[in-house]
Order: sequence, then C-alpha cells, then structure tokens
Amino acid sequence: MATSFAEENYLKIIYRLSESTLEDISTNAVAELTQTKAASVTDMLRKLAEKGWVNYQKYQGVRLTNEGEKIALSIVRKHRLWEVFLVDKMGFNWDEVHDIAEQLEHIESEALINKLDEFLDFPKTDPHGDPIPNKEGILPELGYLHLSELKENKACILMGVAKDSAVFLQLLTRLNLSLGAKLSVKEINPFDRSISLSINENAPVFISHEVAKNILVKLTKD
Amino acid sequence: MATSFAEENYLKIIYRLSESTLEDISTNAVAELTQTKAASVTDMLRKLAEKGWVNYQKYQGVRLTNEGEKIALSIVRKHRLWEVFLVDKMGFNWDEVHDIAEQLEHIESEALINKLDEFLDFPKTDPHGDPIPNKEGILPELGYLHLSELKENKACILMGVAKDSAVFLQLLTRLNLSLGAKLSVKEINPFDRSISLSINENAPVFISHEVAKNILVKLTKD
DNA sequence: AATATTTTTTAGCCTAGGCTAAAAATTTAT
DNA sequence: ATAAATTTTTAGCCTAGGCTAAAAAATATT
Ligand SMILES: [Mn+2]
Ligand SMILES: [Mn+2]
Ligand SMILES: [Mn+2]
Ligand SMILES: [Mn+2]
Repeated sequence: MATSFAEENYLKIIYRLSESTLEDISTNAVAELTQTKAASVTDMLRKLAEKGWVNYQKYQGVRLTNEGEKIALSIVRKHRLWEVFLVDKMGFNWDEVHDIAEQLEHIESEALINKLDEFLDFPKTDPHGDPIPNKEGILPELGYLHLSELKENKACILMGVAKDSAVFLQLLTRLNLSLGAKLSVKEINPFDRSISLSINENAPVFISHEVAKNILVKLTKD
Repeated sequence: MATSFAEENYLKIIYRLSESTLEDISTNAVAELTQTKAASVTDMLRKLAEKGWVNYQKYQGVRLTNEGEKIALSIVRKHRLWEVFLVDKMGFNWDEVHDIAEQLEHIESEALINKLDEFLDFPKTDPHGDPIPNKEGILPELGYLHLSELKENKACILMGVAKDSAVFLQLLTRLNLSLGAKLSVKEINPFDRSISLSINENAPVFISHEVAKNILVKLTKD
C-alpha cells in the first residue's frame, strides 16, 4: 500500500519513541515530535490503525504493528543512507544533513536505495553513529553506552550521538568532539553531574550531564 | 516564496510547453501533461497568477513571468542533474531514471544541488541529451536538429531525444540507438516519411517519421 | 450571420491533513 | 473518595488540490 509523506513521518516518529520505552506511546509525545496538535494526532492514529500499521485503542496510546515497524525501518534506512551520502560524497558537515535527509527519506525507489547502499559501501552507521537497517530491515547491534553512564576514570571512544539537532552537533564540533575521538572521564561533579572530560589526551574540559547523555561511546580496554 | 510540489509541476509543464511555441499555452494542454482535468488547471492558473509566476487572463491562455521561468528552470536543473547522477553514479539505464527524477526534482536545497553539480563535473546535458541550466538558470545552447528534418544522404551524430518516456527509450536501445551513435539517412520514403537509416555504418534499418522527430542530432561535416 | 462544436470557466463537492474550542476520560493530589 | 489537573478525543472549521456537471465564451462550420 502506498504511504504519504505525513504517514511516513508519523510512523518514523512512533518508531523513534518506541526505541526508548516499552510502554505504549502517548498522543502528546507524538504531537510534540510531529510538530502538530494532539487533536491532529488522534485523527492520524485512527487512520494508521485502519491501515494496520499501528495498534491503537483510544486513550490507550499507540504501538507499531510488525507491518508498521517494517515501513518505519525502511524510512530510517533511507534517511540514514542519504545522510551518509551527503557527508561522504557531497562534503556536508554532520550538522547540516538532517533536514535534507528529512526530504530525501521519502523518495520512493527500492532500486535506488539499494544502489545507493552499494555506492556507499554498505555503511553500518550514519554520520551521527546511528545504525543503518539493512535491506531486510535488520539493525546492526552496536552496543554503545551513553557517556553519562560511565564511572570516573573510564576511557572510551566517541561512536555516535543520541540527538542530531544542528545546535547540539555544532556544540560538539566546537568542543572538538567528533566520531572516533578518544575520551576519558576524569571527574564527575556530584553537584550537577557535569563531567570533566579529556578529549584526545588533551587537558580536560567540562561538559554537562545533558550533553553526556546524548553522546554514545564504546569502552576501550586499557 | 515557498513552492509546493503541485505548483512546481505546473510551472515546469508550462515551461516545457512554452519551449515549442511562442503562443500562449492553453488550459487543455496543461491539463493533458499534468494528468488533471481542465477545471483543476483553471483553478491553479489563478493561484499561480496571484503569486506572480504566470500571466493569465481567463480564456486567453497562460505564459510564465520571468519569476515563474526562473522557478521552472531551477526545477529542470534539478531534474536533469539528478538524472545524470542516477545514470553515471547509480548505474541506471536512461529509460529508468525519469520517474525517480520526478521525485528528486522537488528536494529543496540550493547547497545540495550545487554540490551535486560539482560532484558530477558540471555536465552540460542529461542522459537524454537535454541541456542542463547552470546555477544562474542559463541553458547551454546546443543547436541540435531533429533527425526528421534531414535530407537524404546526410550524416550526423545522435545527441539527444525530444521525449523521455521509457517505451520510446527502450525502442531506441533495441535499435542500437544511443547517444553518440553515427547516423546516416539513406532514404526517405515519400509515402509515410519513414527513414532508412544506417547506424554506426551498419546495414540500414527503418524508423518511422514519428521516431525520427524525437531524435536530436548534430550534422557531421563530411 | 446563424448555428454547431470545442474550450474554458464556474459552481459545488470531496479527501488529506492541519487547526481551535469544548467535552470526556484518565491521572494526580488532597 | 473526591476534587483538581492533565490528557485525549470529538466536533466543527480551514486550505490545498483534486473531481464532475453545467454554464459561458470562443472558435469553426454552414
Ligand atoms: Mn520526513
Ligand atoms: Mn542521523
Ligand atoms: Mn514533479
Ligand atoms: Mn531527461
């Protein structure tokens, strides 16, 4: 069945919300991310349920069906592959590609996206470190931790970010935090949980807990 | 001002119709190419005139304003650059790219299209031989002739096609007619103006006047 | 010049996807 | 257990961009 841009955006957003919880997704949560009002969301949820892409009972919240998740994953796949294209082939920075990918993710052509995948050498992650589902919709398991979960004196490598808003990414860039950076948690300030962080062996800098929560890392054995 | 997909498609189609005539474009002609009904076209023409993109007086037909032509050319530029990308980088055949480019032409990002242009080495023509407007909206002047205009015993090179429907392109491919082919008009049948045509020095084959009309060539001095 | 045909416009309707305001259900606080 | 607050749904409205059928204008034919 054909999917409109609006439907695809709703499914993608319900998918994203489902990643971080096992509970049903609330109307308000969807409204916030789609930048629409709760009343509009209620309407759309009924339509999506009608098409068999979500399970929805009024007042009970919403969950993707298998069918709906398949569609969401195909949009995520397209979004992330286009982001790789924009950074690797077009020379954009990581903070410039999200909005363009929001448009490109709706281009409908199986053939194109699979050729693009090949052209890019079947990347496993996008420029923000997010995993790219393969043709079958399977996500590679990356097992990253949030920097905020680490204890003091742990060393790690920056593998991704949990948020790709331009302001956040530009902040990271200004701090010299890019994919692959070697990080070491020197001190955790108990007052506000801000972190004193050494980046690539340099003198430590302070980052807030909020920033640390959105940085994904892989521990290094040392 | 922002342009919707529908508006962009209308402007592009009015532009295409204007290329082959100096007269005003009729409501019906637009309806045919947009695959809509005349009543819908009348509606949209009023809106486009309102926005200053066309000159339109009821019952008098329509013409693009300078502003409207600028928009149309930017859509054409995007369409054709994406077609080059699809053929040169993604490995599609020339008969497979038009419909995908119909989608990609609406992606809105000046930065992207200019980077794409550079990535493709600033091509002058698309995979069908059609000229690609530059950043300033200037079309390269190619000066091609329609094969149907040639006299007997004239030699030429196939430089483009005037129609990019998949069936037409597949027919050409089957006849071994691709960009760059050396053609020679051996005989013009006065009955139906069909042409006996030698392709790359091979034994002549017959093509209809209708086919010849849609083949663009450049004469070779011989 | 009058009539017939074709083209274009108008009028009224429809669907998708938004919105606000009010009502209803659920959740939280007392 | 009520009452208050919050969340969600309903009802009614709007715009974009389609449609059909009927009316009006332009064009062609006799
Ligand atoms: Mn989107
Ligand atoms: Mn990303
Ligand atoms: Mn289009
Ligand atoms: Mn083309």
